[in-house]
Parts: sequence; structure tokens; C-alpha cells
Amino acid sequence: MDTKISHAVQTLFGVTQDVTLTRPDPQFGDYATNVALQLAKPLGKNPREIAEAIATNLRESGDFSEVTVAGPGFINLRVTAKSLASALAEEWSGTYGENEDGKGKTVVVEYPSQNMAKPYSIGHLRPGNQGWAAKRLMEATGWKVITDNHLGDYGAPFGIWVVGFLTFSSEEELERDGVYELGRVYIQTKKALKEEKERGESTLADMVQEWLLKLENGDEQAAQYSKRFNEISLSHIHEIMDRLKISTDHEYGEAFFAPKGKAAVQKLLENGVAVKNDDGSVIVPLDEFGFDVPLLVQKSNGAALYATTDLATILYREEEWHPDRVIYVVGSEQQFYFSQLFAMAKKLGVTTELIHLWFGMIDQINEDGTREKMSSRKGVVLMEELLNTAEAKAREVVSGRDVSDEDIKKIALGAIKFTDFAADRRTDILFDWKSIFALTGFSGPYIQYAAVRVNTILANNTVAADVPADYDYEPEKAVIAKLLEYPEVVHLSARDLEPHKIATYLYELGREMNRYYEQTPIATGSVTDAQKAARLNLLQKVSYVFTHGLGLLGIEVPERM
RNA sequence: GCACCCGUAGCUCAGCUGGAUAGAGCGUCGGCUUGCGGAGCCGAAGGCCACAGGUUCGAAUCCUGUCGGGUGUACCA
Repeated sequence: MDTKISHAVQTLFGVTQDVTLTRPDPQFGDYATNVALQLAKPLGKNPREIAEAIATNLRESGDFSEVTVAGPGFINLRVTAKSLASALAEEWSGTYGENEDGKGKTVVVEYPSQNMAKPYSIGHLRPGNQGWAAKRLMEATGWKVITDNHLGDYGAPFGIWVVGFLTFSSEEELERDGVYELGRVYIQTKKALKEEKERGESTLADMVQEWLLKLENGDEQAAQYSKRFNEISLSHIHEIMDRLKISTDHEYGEAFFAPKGKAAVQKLLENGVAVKNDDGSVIVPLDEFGFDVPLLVQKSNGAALYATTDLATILYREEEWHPDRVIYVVGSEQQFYFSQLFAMAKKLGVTTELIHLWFGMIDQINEDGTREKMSSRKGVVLMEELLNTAEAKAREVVSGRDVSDEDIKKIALGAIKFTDFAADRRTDILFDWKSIFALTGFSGPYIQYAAVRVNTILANNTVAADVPADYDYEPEKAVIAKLLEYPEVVHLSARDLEPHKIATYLYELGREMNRYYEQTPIATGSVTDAQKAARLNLLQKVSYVFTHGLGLLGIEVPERM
């Protein structure tokens, strides 16, 4: 349709103009365009006259059932439901909604990058959800996708755990509580370190450094502790990721990159990109990129830090995977750091498109009503607890119905994950035990419910292969128009890496479907064979889009609910 | 101080590459069961789009300033 209007503009005025169609209030039409208003200035003509000229041309084409000009120069178009149905049939394929925007290109997506030896907390809910959606959106738009979990398995925490374990824990406790015991010990040790510092002592702190040094030098006992803690952590991480139905192709942690990073820093020093300070620390100046602070790539004691391992990670990926784009799915608080890291990459001659896909924090509400970032100090919600509670809630809602455990888990995940996509990813999320399991309104289960109803009808009826040519599709018009929007929604959502757009769309489709369902019998009562064939055929398409769209968000459609 | 993000209904948020009467959900109030699933559908109330200028035929949307909030700002990750 938009190309037909562009063509009319070209014919009438001899200019090339992109035409965007919007869906106005139904009282105005099915589609609308403000192209005449946009052309008014360049053409030096009255927008109303331009609109009338275009409208006349379009009326003569016979492609629209009604063309009107309104207000200052809007062109409102009406089309028949039947023509929309043919347009949909024409565009339909087994991969409807997908495209080839990223054909031949490779993207690395890094998520959810948990820290070892800490229980999986709600803090990693967003990187998991957003990362998975980014992966799916890239796949749906033709990219070759490589996913990598950049585990936080290196650095000072290791020393804290060993000292904490030796001081405050025991084999029995570690055996019994696993990663939760490690989490407890970490918090207790951090507290003890702080108290010690206030007293002006450093016994524990020295022990921590000692163990770090041991690990760095390949001490056997230190290596054993490290291996032990990592195994406990990794199996916990995998267990939770399995429940969340997310995964990655690789798990190259920081420990893997630390030695490579140190070597890379030496090279930077040799070719003059990096500078060594008197205290032994190494920095990369970034003045030419507008930064007043340099990027520290090596500590004064020679140890690696975040920037060191990230430097090595970039080089490793360039060499191994030759990506066209790398997406780091990490929270908003690291925006400044990533802007520095990317500047350094540019300085090294890396031309790959590096994207920090950031998202807002999870806030909690205080008793006085103020919002505050959720912190371990105040006690974070553990993922296991969240999942268990969500499943219990879902189980309660379906009680009395014949719903499988698998389906209950899908509903629980649908509720939790959708809250992540309910707003723009940049927006901070307010965590609230009441709203996180929303089952009504703008929620995952609302869409799942609409999908399940459609699937139930499809399962209970045979869909005729032949769709009658003379059916008018009037009752289906809104649903068909909504289905026609899907490919563009996927395109925009992938372009902006904004799965929220998919979520909004699916909710709207669900609403159109529910409205339709309320007032139009599909395969019951006095429905004729022709109506039934056409309607069931449409429902198949609706079902496909629900499943496909929710799939992009990492949400599954239950069998029953 | 500087950088980035934000300020829209009682609450949580859409809408921002400028366009018609600013939309949803939750909550509140009222309706819909002789129907393929009522986790649904329909309706009502509720807004100086933080404030002040500017650009424009037209601004919640773009620009500037003010006020308010959040995050970050080299040896944590």
C-alpha cells in the first residue's frame, strides 16, 4: 500500500518520498498517511491541495474502498477486509515475521554473566531475559548468532571465599547448602573485613591476599578450592538456567581470559597504546575520545581486572569468531565503563560494532514509599525462591483443572519473564511480589490464555484445506490487520533490540483476538462451512504468531491453563 | 563538578525518526453466563504530558534553560 502511494506521489509531483502508513482511530479509516503535510514545504504548495491530488489518483487506482482527505491534509484510506485477507495470504509463509536483514553476518551475544559462588539472584533475571530475546531477535532477522556466558569466575572474591570458608564454615555445611552456604560465607566475611578495617587491623585481609596470590601462582590447594567452588556454582547456575529455559553456546569466564589479558597488556605497552605508571599500574589514555579518566588495564600489583579480561575477550572473539557485531547484555550502571572499553577497542583498530545492550535496574520499594536499587546489603530475592513462588501461584490458579506440571511451569515463567518486557528495557523495574506474577491484563499469561483458547479450538476441529473465495472476512478485519503488522514489528524490535515492542504487539493481538472471539462464533452453532473454513484458517495464523512472538521473548504456550 | 538516563492518570508504564480527541494495565465504580474456556469482553470516572522559553502550519515528542529523581565517575565486577 505504501508503495502505491509513493508511486502516486512520484507520478503527480515527480519527487521520491517514503510513505509511512499509520493505523488511525477507526472513525477516520483503516490506514492514514500525512505524506501531503510532509510534502507541503518542499513543494511550496497547500497541503490540502496536495492531499486532494493524491486522493484523486488513489481513487482512480481502485485499490482502496474509500479515500478521504481530512483536517490539514491527512489522507485516510479504507480497504475491504477481503483485500486485507488476500494481502495476508500473499505474504504468508512458514517463516512469517522473519527477515534476512542480518544475512551473512555474525553476532556474538554475551549474557547473563553471573558471578561464581553466589546464589543465582533476581539481579540476573534481566540479563537472562534481555539476552535471550536479543539472541532470538537476531536469529529471526537472519544473523548467525553465537552466545557466550561471560562468567565472573576471577578476582578478589575467590580469596574471600577461601578465607570465609576456613573461618566461618565447614565441610558439612558446604555439603548441605552448597552455593547458598558460599553466599552466606561471602556476606559474613565481607562484614568481618569491614569491621576489621574499622578496628585498624588486617589479619583477614592479609589472608585474602595470600590466597589470591596462591591461586595466581598455581598453588595446588588454592586450585582445588577454586575448582570445588566453581563446580558447586556452575551446577547451580545450570540448574537455574534450565528452569528459566535459557542457555548459551559458550561459557568463557574471566579466569580463562586473565592470562591472555596480561599478555595483551604487554603488547599495548610495547606499541605505546598503554602507559605504565610509577606504581606499576597500566592505563590506556582515552583523552582523544573525550574521557577525562583513562582506562585502567592492570592493577599496581600486576593483577588483572575487569578491563584486562574484557580486552582479551574482545581480541579472542575477533580472532575466533570474526563477528560483525558484539552485544553485551549488562545493566545500565556500567554504561560509562563500556563506553571506555569500546573507545579502547577503537584505539586498537577494532572495527566490529560493539553494543552495550543496557537495561534498567531492579528497584524495591521501602516502607516509606521511596524507591531504591535492590542490593545485597538489603537482601536480594533469590531466583530459586522467585521461581518456586511463581509456580506455587500458578498451581493455585489452575487448581481443579487438568493442567500438567510442565504447563504450570510455563505459566509461571510467562508471568515472570513478561514483566521484563512490559516496559522499555531502559526503564527501571519496580520489584513487587504482588505484580511480578500478574496473570491478568497486560501480562504474559493473558497472551498465553488467548493462545491456548485458539489452540483448543484448532485441536477440536478439522481445518479445511480450501478457503472459500467469496468469504468477505468482515468480522475478522481487525485481527487480519493486526497480523499484517507483525513483520514490521519484528523488524523494528530487532533494529532497536527492544523486545518490549514484541510484547506490546502480542498484547494487542491478544486483545483483538479476545474481542473477536467474544462476538464471532468460529466453529460452533450455525456457522456455515465456508465461514468455518475461513475462520479456522485465520486462527491457524494467529496461533503461529502467538507462538512465534512469545518464542522471541523466551515464553512458551502451555497446552492447557 | 562532569557524563548518561528519567519526570505522562491514585499506582506501574506505553506513546518520543513532530501530526487528528495523549493510550494501556492495576486499583475504583457499573454492565455481560440459554455460547468454541469469564485468566475474558463492554462501559464510566480519573491528565496545566515537572516548569519556563524557542523552532514549526502543528510539540508529550526536537532545541535551550530551570527544578526534581536515579546511575556512574582508574586499582570492585
